[in-house]
Amino acid sequence: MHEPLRRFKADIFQALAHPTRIAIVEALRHGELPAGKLIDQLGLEQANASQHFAILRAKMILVNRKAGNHVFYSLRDPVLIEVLDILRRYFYSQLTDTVSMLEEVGQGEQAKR
Amino acid sequence: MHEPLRRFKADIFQALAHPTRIAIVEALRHGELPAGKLIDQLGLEQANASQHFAILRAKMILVNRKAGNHVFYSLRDPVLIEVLDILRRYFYSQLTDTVSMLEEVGQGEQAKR
DNA sequence: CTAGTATATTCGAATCTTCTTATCTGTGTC
DNA sequence: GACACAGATAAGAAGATTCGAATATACTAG
Repeated sequence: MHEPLRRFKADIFQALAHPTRIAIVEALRHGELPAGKLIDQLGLEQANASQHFAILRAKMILVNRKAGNHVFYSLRDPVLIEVLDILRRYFYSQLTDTVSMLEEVGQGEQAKR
Repeated sequence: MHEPLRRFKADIFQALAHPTRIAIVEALRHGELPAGKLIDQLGLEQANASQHFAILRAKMILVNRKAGNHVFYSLRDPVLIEVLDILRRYFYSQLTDTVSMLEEVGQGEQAKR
């Protein structure tokens, strides 16, 4: 059971391992959007965007609803937003660590004079 | 600011997008371990493992401590375990959805007779 | 049926990842 | 110093990912 679970996690991470796909998921945070709107909003090439959608669909991160000529995308499970939010906090805490480390080094440099 | 943050998230996901690296992170859930122990425990090739360690170090997911002839690895920030736990739940809820969907289809098939 | 709009798919080139094998570096022991 | 051990790195082949350009499909309007 562990092996398939690890594969699953790795696949989800793989699916999210691209800035454009992160942007797509984040844009859907507050609900569904038509493909065209996403493409405009994120400034993507149509074909490229569609490829990224396909990757996210394949991993069942996105679902789509067709209405006439348009395709509306949405997140299948908002839990992934939670993951992105955790990483945002992680990013800033890491930044803070780095900054205070640099400050300490700076102090050291000052002390030398 | 959004662009670098998305890149950061994508990089973290990329670093975790391999079953072996997931296994390494999970093995460190309860504290540091020497490289050799990880390698034995997970049944890895030494060189390959070392490359995976390097990827996780580069993204500052792991930190290492050298003691004589040995290198001890540990997670820099346990928040990533939280992310893995969220995905475990996500996996099971997806499984449950799939199973009940299959059951419904099964019922449909029965009804046809 | 034709034309137009929205989205998806296919193909190929460039780039990145992964694995294996071989080699290197650092540390401890005699 | 010479050797052994733990771990890191380098090189290259095989495979996966990414992108743009072209093409395909599906729906709508007239």
